[in-house]
Amino acid sequence: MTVLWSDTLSGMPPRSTDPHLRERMIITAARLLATEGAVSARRLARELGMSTMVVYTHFGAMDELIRQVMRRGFEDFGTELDRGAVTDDAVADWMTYLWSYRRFALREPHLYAVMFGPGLAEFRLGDPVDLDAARSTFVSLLRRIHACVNTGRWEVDDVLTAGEAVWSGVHGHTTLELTGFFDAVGRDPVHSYSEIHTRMSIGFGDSALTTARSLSTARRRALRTDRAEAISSH
Amino acid sequence: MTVLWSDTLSGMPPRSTDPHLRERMIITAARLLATEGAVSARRLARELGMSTMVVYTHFGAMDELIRQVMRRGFEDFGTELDRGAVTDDAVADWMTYLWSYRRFALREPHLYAVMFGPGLAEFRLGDPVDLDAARSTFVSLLRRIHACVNTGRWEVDDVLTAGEAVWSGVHGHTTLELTGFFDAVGRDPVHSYSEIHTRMSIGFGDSALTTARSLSTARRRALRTDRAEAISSH
DNA sequence: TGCAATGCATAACATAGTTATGGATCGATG
DNA sequence: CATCGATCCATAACTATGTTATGCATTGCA
Repeated sequence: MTVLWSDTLSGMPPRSTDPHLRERMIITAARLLATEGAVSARRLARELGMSTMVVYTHFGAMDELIRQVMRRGFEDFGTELDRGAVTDDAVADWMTYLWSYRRFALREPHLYAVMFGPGLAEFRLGDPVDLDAARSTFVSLLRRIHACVNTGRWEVDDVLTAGEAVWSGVHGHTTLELTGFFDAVGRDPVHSYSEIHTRMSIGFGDSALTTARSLSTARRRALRTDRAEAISSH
Repeated sequence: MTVLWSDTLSGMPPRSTDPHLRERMIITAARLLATEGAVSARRLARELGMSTMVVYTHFGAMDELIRQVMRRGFEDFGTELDRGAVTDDAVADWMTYLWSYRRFALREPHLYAVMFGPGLAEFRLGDPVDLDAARSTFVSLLRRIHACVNTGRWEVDDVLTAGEAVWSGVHGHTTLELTGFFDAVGRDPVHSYSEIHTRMSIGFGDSALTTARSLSTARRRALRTDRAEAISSH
């Protein structure tokens, strides 16, 4: 009977316990997720030149590894979302946040799917570090909503509920765009995404005119950031 | 060397080629998806008292079977969505549609995940039957938006874009609710779902007062339907 | 220096989807 | 009515997934 398993290594290479192995595993897993759309224990082990056991000695199971990738994802997501400056036009700042949201999701589609997929609820119930990482991105949204209220453009008594409504809209549009829906039916996702911003802003009390102006401002900012990013990544 | 496979049947039972086998497979798969949250070729075969080969002779692969389940799902979804009557209050009718949307998703969470998950784009690009099944549910939404415009409550020039914006909101909220997010953070999904309706309706041009009245009407209708359904399912 | 703990490779098990093969039945055709 | 081709499906096996049991080698501590 011949052995069929091929996920082993030849001989025993010289071992040199790497203290940064956990770190490397998380980063490598994130890279594989981004470039290949999936991470398996064997694929990761092959990439690291090790056996699949490293996953279980360091993380217990694949779930935990993915959760670590999620945590990094939320950290990056947070910095991306907070990059937008605070200006006089609070509604434009809010919209800039939403365009940054979309930019991150389109740049890291598989990471976004992991972050906001079925594992989200479980993730948030985990250790406080994870909960804070995820919640900070939401708090960042609430801050921008609050600014819109403070400057008198919006009239919202329950900012938290408003944030959930906004998040639902952008998250829904993002997932639809990531599944390729708009491509499939030949529709423009930028147009419908703008529509969400516009109707919500008016629904929160802003005038149609000023909302349109803020949309133009935010769109201009987003395009500038998109271009800068396209250049920086060659 | 002992045989390890256990997904076979004992002996050869009397065969009697069932002309409705395809139908039974689709229905059984839908049931397993609803009750167990997943369908595997082996699980389905065991349920049918057959081997896994039936999947491949009748559908070629599991993907195609799931696609058939999706098609049925869209048909049921369509009838559920169209159940709401057309009344004088077009905005309330539109909201009733949205509450029906949520009701279906909560009743059939796994089916909803399959219908609007990663397979959606591929599904819609398939045969025209599938495309129509899925699109009819969206057209049903557009009709209700159009009614709101016709009665003068809303001012929307591009109904299609408005429909995409609304759909993004309800889809996003639905997926967040299905992942258990609102439960995890102790928030009320009905409240935030209502917020989406309210802000969107006002954003489309309706007054805050009439929108609030329509929301009450739609909510009352939805609760009545929920109760009726709870009774009918014992 | 000895020893316990840790880390990792080997091998194997379970569960996925899928396929190659062959036998049994069904239907059409001479 | 007989035969033959097509169809349907059971058996068995292959690949890929996550995961676990086992043992060895190294490491860190006493």
